[in-house]
Amino acid sequence: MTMKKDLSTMCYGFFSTLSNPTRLAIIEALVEKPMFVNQMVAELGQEQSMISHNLKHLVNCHFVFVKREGKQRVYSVNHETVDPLMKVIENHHHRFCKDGAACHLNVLKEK
Amino acid sequence: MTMKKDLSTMCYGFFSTLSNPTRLAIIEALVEKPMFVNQMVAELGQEQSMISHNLKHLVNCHFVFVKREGKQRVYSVNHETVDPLMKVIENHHHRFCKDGAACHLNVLKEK
DNA sequence: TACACATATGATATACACATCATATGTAGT
DNA sequence: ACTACATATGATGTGTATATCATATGTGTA
Repeated sequence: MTMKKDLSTMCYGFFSTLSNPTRLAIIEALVEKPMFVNQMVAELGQEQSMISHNLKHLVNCHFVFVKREGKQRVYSVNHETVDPLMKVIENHHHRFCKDGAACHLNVLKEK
Repeated sequence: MTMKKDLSTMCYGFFSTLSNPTRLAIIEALVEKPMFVNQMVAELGQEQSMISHNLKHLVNCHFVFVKREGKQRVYSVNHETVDPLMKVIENHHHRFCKDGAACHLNVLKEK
């Protein structure tokens, strides 16, 4: 019945968490292999606190998982969600955005 | 090779466009049936200019399509992308967010 | 218990997307 | 041509997520 409103709410959190360059870069890196925070810091060339802050969002939404391992923490991606999600995007881009029309908000401003 | 960076960029536009309550509500409405702008204004109870502005983003990213019909314009959803996308989210929520832990950024602040 | 390392958390200034308001464009009917 | 209707576009102030800086927590080792 009132499930509809919940759907929007649910999706909003989902997409908000993913609409951030740093978090996307983290996911992209983790898709390859699980990593420690320091590895990501090195690989992405970003500040450690920035990585940690964004990891928190990703964990909170279950896009990535954490596991303690001595002093360090291993972060891994939720493949069950992320893999099919990326497939949808790749198909979308391939089918509808071939024209090079970048699907980016700022594109609108430049006109 | 450098495809990786493009992937992030591509995803960022994709998710940014979808991380907005109004746009999600529009998509949700259009999933049911194609609609005119006025219909959406009535159904969503939002200002006409607001609906139009957000429709532009959705069209720009090919999440919805437009077709002229006399004075009016019919907007329809891109089912090829949106349907499987929603399935991914529903599965994600069902599998990982059952605990009621809303996948929303603001949740972090409230703690 | 003291230290070094790995990571998390807190506070804050800023940039940016957003809603709102105002106006423009376009189409059909008279 | 004028009006009414349907929708798009432009400009702007504001709220909010973000990066950054600073500090705290936790873990292993000597």
